[in-house]
Amino acid sequence: MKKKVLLVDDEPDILELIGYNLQMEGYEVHTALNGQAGIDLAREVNPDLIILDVMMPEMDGMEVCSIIRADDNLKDTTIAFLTARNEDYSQVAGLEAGGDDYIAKPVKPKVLMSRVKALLRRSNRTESKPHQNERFGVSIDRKRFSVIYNGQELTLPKKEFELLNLLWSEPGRVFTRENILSEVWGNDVVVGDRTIDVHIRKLRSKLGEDLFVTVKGVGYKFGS
Amino acid sequence: MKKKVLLVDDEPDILELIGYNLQMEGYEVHTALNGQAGIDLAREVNPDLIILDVMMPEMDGMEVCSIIRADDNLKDTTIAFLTARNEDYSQVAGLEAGGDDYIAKPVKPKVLMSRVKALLRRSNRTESKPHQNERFGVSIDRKRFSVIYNGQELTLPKKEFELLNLLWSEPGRVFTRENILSEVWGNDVVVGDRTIDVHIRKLRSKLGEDLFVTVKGVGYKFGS
DNA sequence: ATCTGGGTAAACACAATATGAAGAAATCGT
DNA sequence: ACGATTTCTTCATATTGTGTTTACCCAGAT
Repeated sequence: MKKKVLLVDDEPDILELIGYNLQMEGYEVHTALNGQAGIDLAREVNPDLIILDVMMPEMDGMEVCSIIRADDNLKDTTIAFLTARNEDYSQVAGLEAGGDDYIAKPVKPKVLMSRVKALLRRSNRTESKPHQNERFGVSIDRKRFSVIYNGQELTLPKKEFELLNLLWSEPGRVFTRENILSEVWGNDVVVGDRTIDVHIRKLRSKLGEDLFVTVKGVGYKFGS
Repeated sequence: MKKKVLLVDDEPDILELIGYNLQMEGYEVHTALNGQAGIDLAREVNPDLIILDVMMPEMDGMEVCSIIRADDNLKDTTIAFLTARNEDYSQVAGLEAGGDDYIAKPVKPKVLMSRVKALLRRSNRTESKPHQNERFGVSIDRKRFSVIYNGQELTLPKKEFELLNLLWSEPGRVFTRENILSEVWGNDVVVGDRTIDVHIRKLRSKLGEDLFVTVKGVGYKFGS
């Protein structure tokens, strides 16, 4: 699967330059022009790496970082700061706010790419993270691709994991089949109607029959 | 609350220019550089207005518009198209695809702002009364397909939910049986006279007998 | 008394899921 | 590159909950 990188910078030129380079390297790139949009986008796409400009109007990079770190679903995301050289106070403050790296700009594309690669490699390693976010007896660690159910860690196949992940992300919310298809399978893929049911059944047999509630004519929900 | 505007354009300069002006006017601005990102962002932030560039690589504005119009949660969002002057075919196609306005670029900020204001004023009247307010002890979250009654979240069957949703949307207004049929069942479906009663009965037994008032010879209303 | 419009419980029909099995399609190990 | 294994999808059939109808009730108006 393509690694997802989120770029947040108020300067469109930077977005374009860096974004282009990342795309050339095969990353899936998302961009936002301000902090809030960045956070929203991060929640939406759950990127593997977020590159944050420190200096932005309204909400600066530090603040964005803090919010990301406070979000259960994103707290493990790797964050790199991007800022003008010689603002060395930034370095300290940035790492303190929970950043994983600090990149001075202007930066040569080659250099940036190797930094990005290194960061992603690092995040790829199973960084030990107990990750105590339990909902209805199930906790998920997206980065490790693992599910803990009743203290047992189990590894689900990709589709099952992603389906569980989706439903689990908002317990009690009913996801329509359409929702599920577009989130788990993607908008363009066409699969039969019964496919979702089958995956639900797998999850039910592995995690408990009544954790997944059918809402006829609408979809499924996780929990209560 | 700040009005939310989503800008979708593949040209970062345009995003910046328009975005900046909108922000100065006090709008909450979100931007996306391509159609898919725009749709994702729209689903995330549920904007009041979406400004769509017609010409974009991969997915053009028309297509984005169609997808938005097909999304239950977004279908009522106001959409304005933005495109180069003299592509007059666009105007027709755009409005046909469900656009609410059409803006030729280049456009002077002043002009754009007044258009935006006008559009939002218009949308303000009709709907955009989204989330989470309680009416007579009942609140509805359409996105989650859930109803909260006395603090209890419950999931109703589809038809019951839609019926409640309709009546609840305008408490005190009497909906005729015809109203109800066309909104909940659709104009072409033919059902017997007692069908609506039965669903009202179900709702009454689940949410309280006196929340739904019968108006003999006319229809039903929700609340006082 | 009769008529009109709605209330209600129970029966019914059917589309929507559940489910087992089997056929594709990836993925893995060698 | 190959078969072995796992995962994903489709298919056929059983099952179920929802939506609808039915049948009969009641109340108020005529």
